[in-house]
Amino acid sequence: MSAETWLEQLHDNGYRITAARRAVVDTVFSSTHALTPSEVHDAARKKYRALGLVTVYRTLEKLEELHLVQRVHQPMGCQAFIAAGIGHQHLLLCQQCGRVEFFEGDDLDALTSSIAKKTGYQIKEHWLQLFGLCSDCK
Amino acid sequence: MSAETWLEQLHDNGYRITAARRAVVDTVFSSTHALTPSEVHDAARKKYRALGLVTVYRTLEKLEELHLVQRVHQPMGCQAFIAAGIGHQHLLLCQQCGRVEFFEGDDLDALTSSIAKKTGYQIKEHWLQLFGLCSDCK
DNA sequence: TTCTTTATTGAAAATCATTTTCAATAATTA
DNA sequence: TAATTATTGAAAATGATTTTCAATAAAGAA
Ligand SMILES: [Mn+2]
Ligand SMILES: [Mn+2]
Ligand SMILES: [Zn+2]
Ligand SMILES: [Zn+2]
Repeated sequence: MSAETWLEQLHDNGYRITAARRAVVDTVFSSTHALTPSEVHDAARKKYRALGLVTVYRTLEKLEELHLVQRVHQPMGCQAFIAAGIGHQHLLLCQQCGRVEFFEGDDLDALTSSIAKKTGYQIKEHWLQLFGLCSDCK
Repeated sequence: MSAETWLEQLHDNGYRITAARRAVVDTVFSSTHALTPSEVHDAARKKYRALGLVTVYRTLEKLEELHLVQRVHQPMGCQAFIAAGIGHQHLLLCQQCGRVEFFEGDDLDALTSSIAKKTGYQIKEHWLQLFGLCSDCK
């Protein structure tokens, strides 16, 4: 899979291929880091100087819609708060009404050591979050 | 654990107990939904009309620092993007340099059905994300 | 209790991120 | 090539968050 594939996919979905989109696609396609719209803008402007930030937002929107990019959540990123769980717990959210529950008892040790071995990372923590419908909403 | 405990903890850490903080604490402590600063403001103003939105931000900041509240990430919340993984994959992020890897092979079926039974939720999807240090950074 | 000190407050202003509007431009296809 | 229409970037509008500041109120000392 190459950056060209992304452009083809855009085209196949009725979107035009432009210099601006090329620059954004090339940038995001090959990045090994999660990039904010502003970071994409800075990087992509090296390839296409006239690129506007608005176009970056609009192109990311389309790439997300086509499932070519995905969002990366980082610790300080979302502004929504709930009373913290006690000890090691994770969240379960209702996709309909927003109700939040905590659960515990996950065991990811086998998984994390296998991933650590495969990737060479030293794994420090994990996030696990479940989504579904609560008893009222389902 | 009660809302009073949170106020005591604030006090024990050198913060003063005020009507504004009481209102925010009472609101967040007892919520079953994740609340944005603005939602906290709306709700808490029913208890303390003069409450300013700025104070909500400042109080949440302190509650987070004391680990009394935690952030809740929701699908559209974070603006940072990366080329999507193919099929069912999850992310591993380097806390030092931001490098992102994908991994697969997690099996959470046993866990999710156990949680479904315990909570009455119908579980539709899960997020799993690992954090650590990449081979260069560790 | 009263006094003193100093953290905390809310309003307003400033900043930063995101979205909308719009006329000019460029990609598509007939 | 010409006509159509999606796309563009600039600028303006909106929305969220942070900073500044003078007034106030909590806490501890007297
Ligand atoms: Mn866990
Ligand atoms: Mn999985
Ligand atoms: Zn997030
Ligand atoms: Zn690293």
